[in-house]
Formats: sequence, C-alpha cells, structure tokens
Amino acid sequence: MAITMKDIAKIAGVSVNTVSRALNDRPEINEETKRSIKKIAQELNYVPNTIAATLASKKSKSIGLVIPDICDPFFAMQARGVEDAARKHGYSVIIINTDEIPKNELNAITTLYGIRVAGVILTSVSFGMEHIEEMKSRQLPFVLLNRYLRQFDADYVINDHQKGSYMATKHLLALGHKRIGIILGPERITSVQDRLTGYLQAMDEAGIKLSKEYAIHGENLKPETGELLTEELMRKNPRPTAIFAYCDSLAIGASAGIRKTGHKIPQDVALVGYDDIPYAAHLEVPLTTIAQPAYTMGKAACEVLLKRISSGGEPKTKHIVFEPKLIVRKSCGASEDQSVSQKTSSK
Amino acid sequence: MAITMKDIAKIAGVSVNTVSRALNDRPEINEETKRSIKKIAQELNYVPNTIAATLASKKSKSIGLVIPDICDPFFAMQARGVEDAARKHGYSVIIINTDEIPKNELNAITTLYGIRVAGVILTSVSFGMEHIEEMKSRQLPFVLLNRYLRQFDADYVINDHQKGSYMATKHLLALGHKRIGIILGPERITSVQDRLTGYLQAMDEAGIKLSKEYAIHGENLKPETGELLTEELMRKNPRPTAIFAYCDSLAIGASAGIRKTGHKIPQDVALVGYDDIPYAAHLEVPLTTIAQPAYTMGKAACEVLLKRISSGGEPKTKHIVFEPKLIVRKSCGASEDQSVSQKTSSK
DNA sequence: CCCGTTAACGTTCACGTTACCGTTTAGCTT
DNA sequence: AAGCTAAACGGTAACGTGAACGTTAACGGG
Repeated sequence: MAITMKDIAKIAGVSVNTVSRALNDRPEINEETKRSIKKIAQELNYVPNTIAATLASKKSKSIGLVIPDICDPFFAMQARGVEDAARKHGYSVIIINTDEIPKNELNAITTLYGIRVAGVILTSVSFGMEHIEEMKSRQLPFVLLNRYLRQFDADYVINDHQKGSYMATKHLLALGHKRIGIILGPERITSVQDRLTGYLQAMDEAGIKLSKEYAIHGENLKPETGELLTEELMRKNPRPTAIFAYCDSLAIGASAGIRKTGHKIPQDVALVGYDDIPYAAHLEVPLTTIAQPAYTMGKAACEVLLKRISSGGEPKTKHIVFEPKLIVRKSCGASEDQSVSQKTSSK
Repeated sequence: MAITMKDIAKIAGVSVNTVSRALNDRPEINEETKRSIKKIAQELNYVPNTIAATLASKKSKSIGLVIPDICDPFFAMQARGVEDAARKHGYSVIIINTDEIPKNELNAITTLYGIRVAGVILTSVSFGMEHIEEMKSRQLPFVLLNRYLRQFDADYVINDHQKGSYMATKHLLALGHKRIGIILGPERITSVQDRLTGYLQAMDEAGIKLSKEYAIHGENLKPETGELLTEELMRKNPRPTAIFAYCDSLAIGASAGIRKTGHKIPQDVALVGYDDIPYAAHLEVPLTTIAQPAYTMGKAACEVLLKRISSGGEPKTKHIVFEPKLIVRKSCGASEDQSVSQKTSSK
C-alpha cells in the first residue's frame, strides 16, 4: 500500500540503491538523476520508512527521555528543551515516566533498548547500578540529567545543587530564621543529598545545630507529598519558622500544609522552593525560589547526547553544571514584600 | 554485538522460528521447549528488537501524540493519561509539540508516519484538512483529542466546550457582571469556536449584547499571550468588569495583565478560567474555573485509538464527550471568598 | 594506445524478525 | 494397515532500507 523506494525506482528506471542515494543526498550520484528521482518521490508523496532505515543502517533516529513525571512543570520544560533540540537534528523523543519508582526505570531502559533508541537521557531514581551497567553493557549512550551518580563517571548536565541550596538557606538565615526545616525527595538521589549538604553547610556556618528531625524525606516530588511532609514538620516542638523545599512542586504542597496547620506565609512560616517553575511567581504567596534554566538544561543534555552518539566511544566525559540563582519573592518574608503588606493594609 | 534470536536458537538447538514462537507465546510449540528457550533468553539478557519485529510484522508498537505544548499542565496531564494507557498495552508514545503552528502539525504527522506509528492522537490546530486527508490516505488510524473537526466524522474525545463555557458565563452573570470580556485561542480551532458560542448563548439569554470587541483571539495559549490580550481588553472603554479566559494558562496571564493595569481580582475585575490545572487552586488569587478530567481524557483517547487500531476498518466512529464542572474559587468574587477578605482585614 | 582513475550507477547481501508453507512424527480412526 | 489429523518444528521468503562491492563507460595522462 505504502509507497517504497522500489516504486520510485521502477518509475525512474533506476535501481533502488540509486533512489536511496538520491534521497539521502549522497555524493555518488548525478545531479540530474537526483533531481528527477526527488521529483518523482515528491509527486508520489513518498515518506521514507524510518523503521527499515534503522534496521538496515543500525543507526536509530530516536532517543529516550526517562524522567520522574512529565506533569511536573520543571521536567516538562526540560522535556521541551530535549525535544526541540532533538527534532532540530532529525531525532524523535520517546518519553517514559518513572514516578521515582526504581522498577519503572529499569523497565524504561529495557523498553528503550528494545526500540533501539540511539541514546537515553536519564533523570535517574538512583537506586542502584544495575540499570547503568545495563546501558554500558548494551553500549547504549546516555546522559544523566539533574542527577549524576557518584559511582560512575558519565556525561551529565546538572545544576549546582549544593550551591543553590546553600544560597537559599543563607537567605533564610539572613532574614533571622534559625529553626529552618527542609523537606526533600528520596534520600538515594544525589541531588537530594547535595541539597541537603548545602543546607547543612549554611546552617553549620551559622553555628546552628538542629536535630535531624527537621530534615525529612518523601518518596516523590508531588505536591501531596510536600503537604504531608510539611504537616509532619509543623508538628515538631518547637515548630520551624521557615521551610526550605527541595523543589517548587513540594513547596506548593508545603504552602498548603502550612495553611492547613493554621499558619500564614511568610508571617508565621517563611517558605523557599527550588526550580522557579513558571507558576512560582503566580502562587497565592509568590514563591521565593532558586532558579535553574530547565529548558536550556534539557537542550544541553540533548546536545551532549547527540555528540556522544556521533563521536562513538570518545572516552572523556562531559560535565555541565549550571549556576543556580536566587529569586526573591514574597514567600520568604524578605523586604521585597513590604510594599505588598502596605498595599494590603491600605485598602 | 547484541543478542538475537539466532544466538538463542543456536544454543537451544532449534530454529529461529521456534524461538520466535516461544518468546511470543504462540500456540504451535511444546511447553517444555518454550520454557527452555525462555530460560536461555533470560540468561542471555535478551531483549527483542522491536524495530525488526515492526518491519517484519508491519505492526508497530508505538503511537504518536501531537499536542500544542507539553509545558501546559493541562496537556501534560493528558499526555500522562495517554502514556500510562499506552504502556499498559505495550505501546510507546512519541510526543510532538506544535506550538499551535499549522506547519509543525503537518511535519509532525509526516514524521510519525515515517516512524510507522500504529496510530496518532491529535489535538489539532485545525487549519485545514490536508493533514487529515494525509492520514486517511495513509490509512493511519487517529483520534482527535480536545478538538474535533466539523468537516470530518472521526473518533474524538472532548469536553462539552459549549456547555462549560455557558456555565462559566452564567456564573459571572449571576454575580451581577454585564460587561464580560472573553480571551480566546486561535479562531480556527473548534473548541475555541464552541466556547465562544457558549459564552454568547449565555450573554444572549441574559439579554446582553456586547460589542464584538470584548471577545478577542490570540495566536496561542501561553500566559504571555493571555497577558497581552487582557491588557488590550482593559483598554476598552468601558472596560470589562469580568474576564473569562479560554483556558487556565491564558487566565494566569490575564491575572498578570489585570494587575499590570492597576486592578484587583476579584474586586475590580472577576476572572474565570477553564481546565482546572493543578495550579489553579494555588494561584495568587485562587482561580474559579471549569474542570475537565485531563488525565482520564488522555487515557480514554488512547483506548479509543488502540481499539481502532485493532479493529481495523470499523466504520462507525466513537465520540466521547466529558461533562464540564464549575469549580468556584476566589477569582470570580463569589461568596466563597468573603472569609478571605475578612482574614485579610483582620490582621 | 593502454592503463588507471573516477563518476555513476547496479547487484547482492545484510539487518532481526515474522509469515507462510512445508515436513516429520505420533497417535488415532476406520 | 492404510490413511488421516494434529502437534511441533524447520526452511525460506519477505519487510524496506543501507552498506559493501562490482560494473560500466568516459576521460586523461604518459
């Protein structure tokens, strides 16, 4: 039913191979022959069969993107960055969500290998090394996004988690807070560990030694989880006067949790997030947060991957680290929002 | 390098064909032989080559999803619905963003056809019929999501746009508003047309005949666009006292626009959105909106598509229409938010 | 004029799997 | 016992393309 190179070859009176050469703009062909073949192809509305080309050339034109959840705006932005960059180079992207569940990540990699993707961009749940070993043994190029791995030297694109976290904590400390709680994602994840480290570093420098109870981990990054963690934090005695959330999604949940326990942001409890998702600026109390360039990071990860794919077994790995940036809004209670409380009281 | 059925066949002492039968659980094979083959496959860490299988069987295990922008939480939720349903049936999903640009949609369909996807789920920019003709002539099954087409009877999964829009407008009218502006997406889109119709119907029933200037269209659904459209609306004389936005993303932009022109929500201008994205409840002024079950819709669209794929040329089309639901929050100025203004003034 | 070179093709094989048709063997019927 | 059936398997082709190699003819240099 579908038109193939064979059909074009028959009409053009050449071999299939010549058609292939013409359509792929290879050099060993007469310009005129090429033009005539291309014309016929266009008239027949021919679309090359990517599947067959992949099988024959062993070179796939698709890549896999394994992320926790596309519904998180941060990952959605990164996914767009990946997709735009990939498409620009003629690649398609297959996205698989893991929900931070290790088994899903393993399945995802197997599935992608089955499709024979050219490479994988992975925001790993970091539960062990089997999946990485898997990719290495399968010779499947991959780039880690957001979360690197301590045991492996692989390409990665991240943000300086420790520094960003340090900045956020420093900011809260500068505002006079001492009992600063922190809600985090799963402990096994390197970015979680690094952000915890940055927080602890800042607290340490300030000479504050809090009980470990003020740093708690959840199983994923959904707002619901953030809400639960925050309620738990607010039950501590004494309760924290500020909360630093691992990411904005958790922070949104945190704001609900703070309100649910009868407190106000930032008057009773200051709140800082991480990521600067587009909605952070528009929240009930605009969220102070650490910005990272999600779209650019996704794009960069894709470009590193494509380079790795074309370069073959280039041994030296590429590490890209983006700078975090503090975005002060109202949720932390910093000077910025004085104007707002004035506005509120002026009515 | 990679392990193939041939390798397994050699070890098991059977033909490649038998291996295929065993791994695909086909009936014409001895149970014991099957077990032994499966064991060998597992030991070798064999993963079937989906590409080769697709080429040989002419049956693809992937589907395409063409949407405006995965960064819009509404589409992200739908995408997850699609992906989860697809994966449950062993299908992978390739997402392509169009940014509401017709040419991108056409390219997307060609790309997906090149990959020989089994089918396509399409939130069309509705610019003409060439792409639909394209799919029909290529025998590519497809399901329309969110936006049906007037000229074609095809499977679709939508929400009752007109009804939802009618409900939203009625609500604003009941609150005493008369000059209700509406900001919309591109005029060519059927859902935009239907929501405009619902709005006009409600206005008509209320005996209000506004100038057409109070209904304006933008080129996409991004918040930035919503902000610009709103500023334009606010320059009208007299300005609207309420704004109904085609979707929550536009509404978020609208809230910025309203504020930018020196007005307050809902005191000066009431605001209603559409979609009920997860962030609607957490906005600076929680957004009154029309909810539609994004995840379920995506899932439903995928199931309709998979049924269509397996049923072959079943002629009768399936139309699924979800009921919209009004979610009252503070942005419209309804009774719900009285408590809040009390809170605000009590401090 | 012969040989080497090169442009421009065609032939053949390969990619890994499935589909189709065939073959063998055992077990059963009549 | 001859014939039939079904189970269980093998052989071969096919899917549509790309890669490697072979072929032809034209051309140029020595």
